[in-house]
Amino acid sequence: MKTVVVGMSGGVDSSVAALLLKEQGYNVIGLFMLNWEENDASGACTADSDYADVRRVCSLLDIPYFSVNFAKEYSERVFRHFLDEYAAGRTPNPDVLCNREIKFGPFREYALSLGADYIATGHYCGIDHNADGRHYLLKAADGGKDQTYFLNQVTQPQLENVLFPLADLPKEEVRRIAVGRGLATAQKKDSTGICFIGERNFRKFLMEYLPAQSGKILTLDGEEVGEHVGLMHYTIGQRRGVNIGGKSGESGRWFVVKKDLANNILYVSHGDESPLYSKSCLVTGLNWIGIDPPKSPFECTAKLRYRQSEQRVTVMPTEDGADVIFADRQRAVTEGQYAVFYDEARCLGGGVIDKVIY
RNA sequence: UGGGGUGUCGCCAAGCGGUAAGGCACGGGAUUUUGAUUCCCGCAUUCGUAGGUUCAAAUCCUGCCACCCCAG
Repeated sequence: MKTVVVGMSGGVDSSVAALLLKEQGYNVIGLFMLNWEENDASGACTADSDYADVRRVCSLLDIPYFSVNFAKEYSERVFRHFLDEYAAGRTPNPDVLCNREIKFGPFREYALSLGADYIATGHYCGIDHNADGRHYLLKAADGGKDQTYFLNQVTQPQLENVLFPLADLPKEEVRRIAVGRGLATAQKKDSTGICFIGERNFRKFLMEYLPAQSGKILTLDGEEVGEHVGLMHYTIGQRRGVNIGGKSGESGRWFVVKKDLANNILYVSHGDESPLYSKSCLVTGLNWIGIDPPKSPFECTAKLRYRQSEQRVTVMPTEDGADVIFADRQRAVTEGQYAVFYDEARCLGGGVIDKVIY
């Protein structure tokens, strides 16, 4: 009997993943991972209730479970970079790094050290361990939940021995299974927010780690229209939170269109969103999944932000990355986010958006 | 100080005698394993202020106050 270690977060998805593997005849072990240590007002660790759910589910499934602490690794390999990016005025995506640096890194190694033949997660995506020796990352059947965007940085060695039990299941089906089997996590609300840090007042959270410097908000014409609370608190394309009211004679909304770190100025546009549209971007830190690094230009589809529909692009490899030319101008492409490439059902990998060309 | 104009929600802004539109902002929610975007809901018993006319006023009249513009 093959042994598989399932990364369990205490949510429905990983619970059902464990359940399915158990039904498929694997020797299943649940592994809960603590990546962020913080106590709430009453002194209780905020991850305790999640681990409690993991225990309930594992008990019901009659499988052993363990807990590991990767808080130190998370802090050094994900969170630090996250803060550096904000300090640089960019908009990082820590969850992409969390997968490469933690879940498919130390976590995977630890799981295998337990004697596992496979490791599995509750990600909505699929994998094809092809006879050609390559591991192809596939989009989830449930397009609305597909999470390959967050896995664009995982490497071939990291994908070895990996199973994604939820590949073909719509979210509703996962819920249905959980309810049908009486899993404690069946009705649990989907988690959102930065994984392992969770939902919280983002501004206050960031301010605990980075100094904020307020400054002027200007229009592209140079008119002063307000004051910002620190450039790190804004992202390109953002509307809410800018705190600027009506403008004489016009009824549009204000959008963040540019950040000038050197002068600590936030630029906004009223009504007109055209300044947000760009024609290409430079991507670095490329990781290719299941294909050799391209040497010549090719066309494919790409997501420039999670939950965006795929867009047609041309990828032109360069010395240290690629120029990605958009077939149609794209709105609010943001430095620090990832450009993730697709070829039909396959996710080809991706890289960090380093510079946007308007 | 003369002459003119304006004062309606934090910001724009309708209304012009019949019992306070709308937009933005803001708050809440839905969606979402990245602060967004998008969507839904909420948001002035009150119209600078004090009186008066009227069945009825933010809308008419009068005093006062504030601000703006032109004169000087």
